Amino acid sequence: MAVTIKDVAQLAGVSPSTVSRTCKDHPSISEETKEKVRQAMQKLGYEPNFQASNLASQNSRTIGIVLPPSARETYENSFYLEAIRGISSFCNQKQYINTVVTGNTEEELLSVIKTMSRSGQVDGFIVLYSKQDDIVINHLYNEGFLYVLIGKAYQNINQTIYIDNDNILAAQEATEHLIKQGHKKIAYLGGDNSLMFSADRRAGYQLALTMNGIAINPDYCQELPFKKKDQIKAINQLLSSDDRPTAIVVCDDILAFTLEDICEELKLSIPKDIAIVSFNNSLIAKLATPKLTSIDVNSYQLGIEAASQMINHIENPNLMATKIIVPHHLVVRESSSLDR
Amino acid sequence: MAVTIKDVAQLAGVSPSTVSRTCKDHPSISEETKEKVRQAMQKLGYEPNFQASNLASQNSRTIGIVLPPSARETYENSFYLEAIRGISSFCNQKQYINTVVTGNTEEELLSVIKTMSRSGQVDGFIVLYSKQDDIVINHLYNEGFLYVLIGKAYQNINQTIYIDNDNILAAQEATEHLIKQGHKKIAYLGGDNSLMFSADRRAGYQLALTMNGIAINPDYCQELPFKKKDQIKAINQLLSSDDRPTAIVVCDDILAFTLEDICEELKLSIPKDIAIVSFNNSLIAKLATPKLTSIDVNSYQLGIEAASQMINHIENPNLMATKIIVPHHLVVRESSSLDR
DNA sequence: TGAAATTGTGCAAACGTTTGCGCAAAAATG
DNA sequence: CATTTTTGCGCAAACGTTTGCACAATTTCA
Repeated sequence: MAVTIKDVAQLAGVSPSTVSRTCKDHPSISEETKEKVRQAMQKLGYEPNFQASNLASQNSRTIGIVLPPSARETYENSFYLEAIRGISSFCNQKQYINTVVTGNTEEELLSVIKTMSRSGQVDGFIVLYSKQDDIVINHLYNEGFLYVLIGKAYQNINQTIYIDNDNILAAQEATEHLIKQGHKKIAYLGGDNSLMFSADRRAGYQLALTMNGIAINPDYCQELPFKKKDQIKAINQLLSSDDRPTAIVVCDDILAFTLEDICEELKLSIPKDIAIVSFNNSLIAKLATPKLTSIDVNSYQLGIEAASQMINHIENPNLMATKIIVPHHLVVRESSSLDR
Repeated sequence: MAVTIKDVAQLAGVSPSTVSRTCKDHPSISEETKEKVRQAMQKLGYEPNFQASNLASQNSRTIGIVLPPSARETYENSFYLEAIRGISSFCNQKQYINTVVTGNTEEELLSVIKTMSRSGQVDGFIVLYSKQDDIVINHLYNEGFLYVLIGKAYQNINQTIYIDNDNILAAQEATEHLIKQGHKKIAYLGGDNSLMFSADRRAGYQLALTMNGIAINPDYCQELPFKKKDQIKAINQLLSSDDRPTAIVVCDDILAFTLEDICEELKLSIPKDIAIVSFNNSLIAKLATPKLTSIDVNSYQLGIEAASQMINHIENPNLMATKIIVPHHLVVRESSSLDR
């Protein structure tokens, strides 16, 4: 049997409560006694029992991490693992634990989340996506259960805690980067616009055009379908049109990679005929030929900040909802720049 | 305050113990009573308190997931997220939770693992890698703490539980696939051989050659350095030698991708001049040009099986150590086959 | 029909903490 | 020096389960 608070108390010649208070550095224990207790703890290799401590203080010191319900493809994006690593790393430091929640459908997720919250398995959830009309997010909101979004909230914006990049600004910068290279015919390829990041990036793209006096061409602004085949078809169509764009902002490296492939097939040279800027700065951006200019969104730090906010709100329940903006930066590579 | 076992007991007109036993479907409670209790639980939306239950039954229903201590690049491999998803999914079903442990160095990992095990935060660890002389694995072994390896154990093989692919067989099949295409000059590019999977794949490669009467050329069998620059140098050297191989087995898709790049630079056509087979069947294999023939190792299922074994051993502590071999399969694509 | 075995349920003591409250002893105050 | 205040610590009751044991009620058996 592991060493308990009583063993320490006995060795130090104090009561269990004193030991407990020493652990939390409670001010009403004299430094002298604390030292005595600490030595006893050290000697016995004492570590407070997590379950007992949680039961007594009515919390779980556990954070749920919700992956988007989705097909396998999505997860190839290294964004998720990096965010998880960030969260874990912060949790490890703060003596919290975290648990990944995953499911194929929203319903599956929801049911796991319901039992987790009811049984007190977690103190809150970090949701690794933000999407309109998502039943999971809606449920958490309606129940008043603590959650943090990675991505921008789409409703109840002032009441929800979220960590995000400034995707509008990022896309704006990406677009302006292309404009500076002399491009005027710039397209945007996005994914499902009910996902907040995709919608925001589109908005930033449009903003940049407007601010630079470039008219928005609706044909240039595409919400690509989910299936890869249909994506390829749509891209092919865009690139074969008479009024072909000379530069494209793409919402994701993986998609940009596919785009590069199509360009090659169509004998369009990158960046000469088509310049590309994309998002995430994942390994794929570095491996692609030509290498992709990409906006790094600091997914690891998104995770860190999310965990930090979460723990902050767990420990101070009446804190107001905060929004955190994590910086991004443009990494210029071959796909957008002739002079490099 | 959430609904407790006492509330249910009161509503059902029984004692708390009866409710508890009903939850576990204890045989000594009559079906009649159970039904009554179940209705009460239903009505109140009761969910047993996780912390209290764990404290009373002296476990944590929590599994630690240990990521390899490493630089960022490693994690781009979708293997890890898939394994985590597998573990999570199984845990979610079984009402277990899981917590990711990550750190930049072995020491950092070790310290987190030590406090986690001492404080009873976890019942066991699933280690997502297997490496020789790893201080984390050694610590777990020496302390007699429950752990499951994903990858082959390198020592105390009969006392450790591990989940693995048959990497020897897989590499053998990969190599034989190349031999069947008429190749005789086949090279192997591996990573750090202290990582079990890399060593095994090399062994399988050599076995296939031997069994097919092909002499092993030491120059063909390379353990590539960690830094990308050095990797490129080594590969360039291999491909520029007078006695250039005509086919290569590569231990990882990412590395194979780099290899493709170098081939293109050297104007070597794939698969005509160089055929390639690699491992993991990640998105990158499908996106590469030409698409990579790759061995799918079923990382999601590796996770599932690991979690399953873990829970099995938590609940039956005197079970013997099992080894689980998860099937792989060769996915043939353009990089190895002219006739497709 | 009475004793023994079986069945179904409840009592109460754990599990290892946290924390409000009480109470000595020490320090400060007049 | 008596009184009040402060300081430092311990007592004991929670927290919500699980589970060994006791025991009444029922069934089985001789």
